[in-house]
Amino acid sequence: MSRDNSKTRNRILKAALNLLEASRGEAVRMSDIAKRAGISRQALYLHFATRAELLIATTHYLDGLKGSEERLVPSRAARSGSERLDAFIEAWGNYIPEIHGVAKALLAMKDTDEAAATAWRERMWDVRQGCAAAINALHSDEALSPDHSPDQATDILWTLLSVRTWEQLTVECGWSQEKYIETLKSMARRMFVADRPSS
Amino acid sequence: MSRDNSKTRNRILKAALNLLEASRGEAVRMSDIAKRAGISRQALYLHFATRAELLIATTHYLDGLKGSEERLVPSRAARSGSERLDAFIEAWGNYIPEIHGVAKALLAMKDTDEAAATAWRERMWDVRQGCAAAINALHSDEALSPDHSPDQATDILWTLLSVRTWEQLTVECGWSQEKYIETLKSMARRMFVADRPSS
DNA sequence: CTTGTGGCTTGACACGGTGTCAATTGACAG
DNA sequence: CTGTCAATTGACACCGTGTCAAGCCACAAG
Repeated sequence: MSRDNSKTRNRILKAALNLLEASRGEAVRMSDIAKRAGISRQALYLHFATRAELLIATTHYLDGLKGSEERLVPSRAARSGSERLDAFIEAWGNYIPEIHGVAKALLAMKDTDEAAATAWRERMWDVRQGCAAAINALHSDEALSPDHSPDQATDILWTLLSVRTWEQLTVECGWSQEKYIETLKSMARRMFVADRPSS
Repeated sequence: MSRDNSKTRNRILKAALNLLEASRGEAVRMSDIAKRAGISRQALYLHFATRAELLIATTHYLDGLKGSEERLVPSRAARSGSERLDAFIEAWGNYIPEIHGVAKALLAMKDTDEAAATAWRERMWDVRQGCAAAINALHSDEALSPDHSPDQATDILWTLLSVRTWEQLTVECGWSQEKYIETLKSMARRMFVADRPSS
C-alpha cells in the first residue's frame, strides 16, 4: 500500500495503466487518462505535476500490484548458478510483457525528460543487479565461461534481457513468449556456462 | 547521385545530418535545420512535405554518402561461413555509430509516424538479409550449430546486431567500439558455430 | 446556522512545435 | 518585358502540455 492514496489518485493510476497496457504504441494523452478516470484533465495536475511524474508513479503502482520483488524469490532460492540463471530469465522475461505498455511510454519519454530518464535508469539498475547476481552465482560455482569476466557477462546478460531485445524478438520477429523464454535460457546457457570440465 | 538535387535540397540534407549527428539525444527541430541550412523554416516545406519525409530522405542521403552497400562487399567475398559472419559483424557493427544520430531520430519517430516506421523497417530488412546470408553461409558449411534453425539463428543475430543493442552496450555499459565489435564476434561464434566435429 | 476547507469543475490562456497559406521579392530565361 | 521559379515574411490553425482564476458542493467544526 503506497502512503498516498486519495482514492482518485488511485483511479488515475488505474486508468493510466489500462490505457498504457491497451494502447499498442498509440500515444496516451493526459486527456485520455482523465477521461478514463472520469475526471477533468486539469484535476490530473492536482495529483501529478507533470505527465512524466504520472508515468513514473504508474510504474511504481504497477510494481506494487504485480509484486516485482516477490518474483525474484525463486531465482534467489536456486541451488546452482545455472539454475539461478534459468530462474532469473524466467522471472524477469515473463515480467516484461506485463510491464511493456508502461515501459514503452517511459522509454519514449526518457529522451526528452530527465526525470523519466532517471526513473527508467533506476528500474533497469535493479534488473542489472539481478543479472549480476545470477552471473556471480555461476562464477562461484566455477561454471562461468572463461571467455567473459563477470562484469562483461553481466553487461551481456543485461542486454539480452532488455525490453528492447524482448520487443525485437516478439514483436518484430513474431516469437511467442514461450519461444522467447526458452531461447533466451538456451542462449544464456550456451554463452555463459563453461563447458563441463573434462571430468 | 540522387535524381533530385536542387542544391538547397542538398544543403538541407547536409544540415539535418550535421545536427542529427551532433545532437546527443537532444531533439532536432525543423527550425534548427532551417537555420543551419541558412534558409527560412517555411522553405523546408518546399522540399519536404513533413519532418518525417525529411528524416527519411536524410537517411537515404547518408547511405549514399557512406556507401552502405559497398561496405558489405568484403563480407560477401569471405570464403568460409564463419569468416563471413565475422566480416558482416565488422561491417555493420562499425556502420552503426556513423548512422546512429539519424537512426535514433527515425527510431523515435516510428512510434507516431507510419511513414517513418516503414522507412525504418525497410532499412532493417536489409540488415536482416545480411544476417540471413551470413547464417546461410554457415549452414552450407555445415558449421551452423544444430541448436538453431537458420531462421531462428537469423532472428537472433539480427537482434544482437540491432541499433538498440549497440546503444545499450556502448552508451549504457560504456563499452568502446572495439570491445563491442570483438565481443559481438565472439558471441556470434560461440552462439552459432557448431563445435568442431570430432575429427 | 454559518464558516471554512478540500476536492473537483469549467473556461480561458500561454507556450512550443508542426504544418499551411497568401503576398511579396529577386533572379534568370525567353 | 514578361513569366516563372525559389525563396522570403508574416500570420495563422492545430495539438498537447501545463497554468490560473473563479466557482461549486459536500462535509466538519465552531
